[in-house]
Amino acid sequence: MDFRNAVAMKVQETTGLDLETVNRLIEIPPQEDMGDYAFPCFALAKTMRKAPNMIASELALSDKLSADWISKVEAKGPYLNFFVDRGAFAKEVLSEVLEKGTSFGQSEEGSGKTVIIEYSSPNIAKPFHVGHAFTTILGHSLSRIYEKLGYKVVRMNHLGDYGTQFGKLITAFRLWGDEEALEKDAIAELLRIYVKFHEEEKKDENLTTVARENFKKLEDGCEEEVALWTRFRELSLKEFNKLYDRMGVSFDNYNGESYYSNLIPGIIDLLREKNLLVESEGAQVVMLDEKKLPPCIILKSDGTTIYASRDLAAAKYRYDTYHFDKNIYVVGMPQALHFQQVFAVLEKAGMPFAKNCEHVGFGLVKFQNMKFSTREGNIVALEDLLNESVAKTYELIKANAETRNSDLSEDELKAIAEKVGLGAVIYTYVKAGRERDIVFSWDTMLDFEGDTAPYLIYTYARTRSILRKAAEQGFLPEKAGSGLLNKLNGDEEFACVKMIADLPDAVKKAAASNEPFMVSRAVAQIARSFNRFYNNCSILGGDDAELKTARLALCEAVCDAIEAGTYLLGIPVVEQM
RNA sequence: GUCCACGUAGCUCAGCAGGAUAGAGCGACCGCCUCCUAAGCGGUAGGCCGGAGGUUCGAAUCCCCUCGUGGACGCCA
Repeated sequence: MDFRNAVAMKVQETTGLDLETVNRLIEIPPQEDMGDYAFPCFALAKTMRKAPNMIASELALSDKLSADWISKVEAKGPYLNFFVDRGAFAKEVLSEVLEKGTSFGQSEEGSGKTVIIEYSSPNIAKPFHVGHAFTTILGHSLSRIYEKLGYKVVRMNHLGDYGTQFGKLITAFRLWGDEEALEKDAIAELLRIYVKFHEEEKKDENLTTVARENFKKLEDGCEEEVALWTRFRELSLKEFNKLYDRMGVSFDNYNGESYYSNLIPGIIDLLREKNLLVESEGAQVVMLDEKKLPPCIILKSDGTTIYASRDLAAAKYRYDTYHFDKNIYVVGMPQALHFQQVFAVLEKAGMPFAKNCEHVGFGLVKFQNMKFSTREGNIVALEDLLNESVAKTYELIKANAETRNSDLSEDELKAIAEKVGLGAVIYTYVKAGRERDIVFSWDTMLDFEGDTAPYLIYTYARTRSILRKAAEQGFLPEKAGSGLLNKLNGDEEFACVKMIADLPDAVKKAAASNEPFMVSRAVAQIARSFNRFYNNCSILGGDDAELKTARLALCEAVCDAIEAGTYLLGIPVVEQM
């Protein structure tokens, strides 16, 4: 039963307004003592020609509004406030969670639909730094969120594996490459020679020419150049995959820019057929004046392709291959204009899927007290950040294990530290709206108190611990549907149940706005409300055995909800910490 | 110059298809472990919601202007 909708139906019966309107108007009061749902009466003021306050107090008297699941209806100013019966609410909500477990919040709204999510997309031969983590973590989370809603998700890693820099790399490797170093740490070695190339290039212009020639050979499919490129690509991907595995991130497709490059001629032909290509300053462009956008360059004046043409080819390929209902690009905000242009060209070319393409942008990862430059080599590699976080977590749980005399083995401690440490990093990327910049500082990244993943995981672990202890004492959580769940009507219990009940809606909103933080906020609220309850009420301590089992059911539901929620963010939970 | 974001507590951020006394976390200060994990909980302090106008019963939320910050504006991606 959906209590909100049930309230709406009651209001509909009494006022005669249509259900949709009522549903839109119903809101959650800002204060708890004002009730659980509110219907503002302003909308009725005009038709009834009465003051909203009057209408509210009159409606409050109507016996049509009573029901066994409503404990009170009262008028407060222009608002008609509904108080649900706490016991009935707890039983309803918790029963659903206990039945569904971690699949709580799942829905079928995306059933039969395919959504493509392009994310991560690092450049071959370049270090994977904390900025890449943003798209990776966001895309991973969005993938899981859409899957939760029943969509078929295709995860695409649009690798940066094409362009003139590969001519430079091939040239540099032939001159200064170290085979052994390449095998040992490919990205470090490729970065080293790349940096060296730029230094030497300043002194020797001939290098630039050689690099250009080598890129041309690569494009033309010359064996040696292709072999080197393939090797760089594979070795880089191997490194990236280590990180992906560690974070539980996966992809269905690693087609990079090089793959789509081969499809560009088809797109050019298509644009020519439609007479969209015009020459401008030597380049071939599509004019987008009617959309108030600058022209989109398709072919450079030297006749070579550019990223817009690759994205056009990629979009068409994706539609032809997957017939997507939604095609999402998780790419930084600075590229917003680029995607507007690409989508506009698709639309102009009559591609029916143009309107289903969406750019999901995100902010910059900035650095406090730090300069950020690839050339100077002083970037923060994601791996280093993860390691720092895990190391700090390890110290904390080791200290805790000692004070609590826990029997955790060294291996277990390490495994827990890995999960919690990673979770902490991931959470910093999904705790706020994605368009916000993240100001990176070791202090805030490694602060594990308050609104953080360790807080969520800690809440989970502590609750699991209670459930284990209870089982040892012979107490099991009350089952779904049990009337004893009605006993959960205290302030803290009720607040917690309400937060759990909000999770499914948060997941839907997260997908609708492509904002994982809607989920992280909901989970954090569940954890916070539970911690309040935990501090105010003894779960295992009381004499009332029935209340005890009911409260254990709440514990169980909290665990399910937190686990379901953190999973959607890509954050793992642990049984102890 | 044009366009796009953003500007809310000391800091990081919610809230913005208009609605009741603007909320969290961090930091500060004061408390709470003989009791289920103190990575926890409670309390106090802290706000002309960048500024000025307008729309109306009502604006942090919508419109106009303005200031500030960041970003994007054709042959990089």
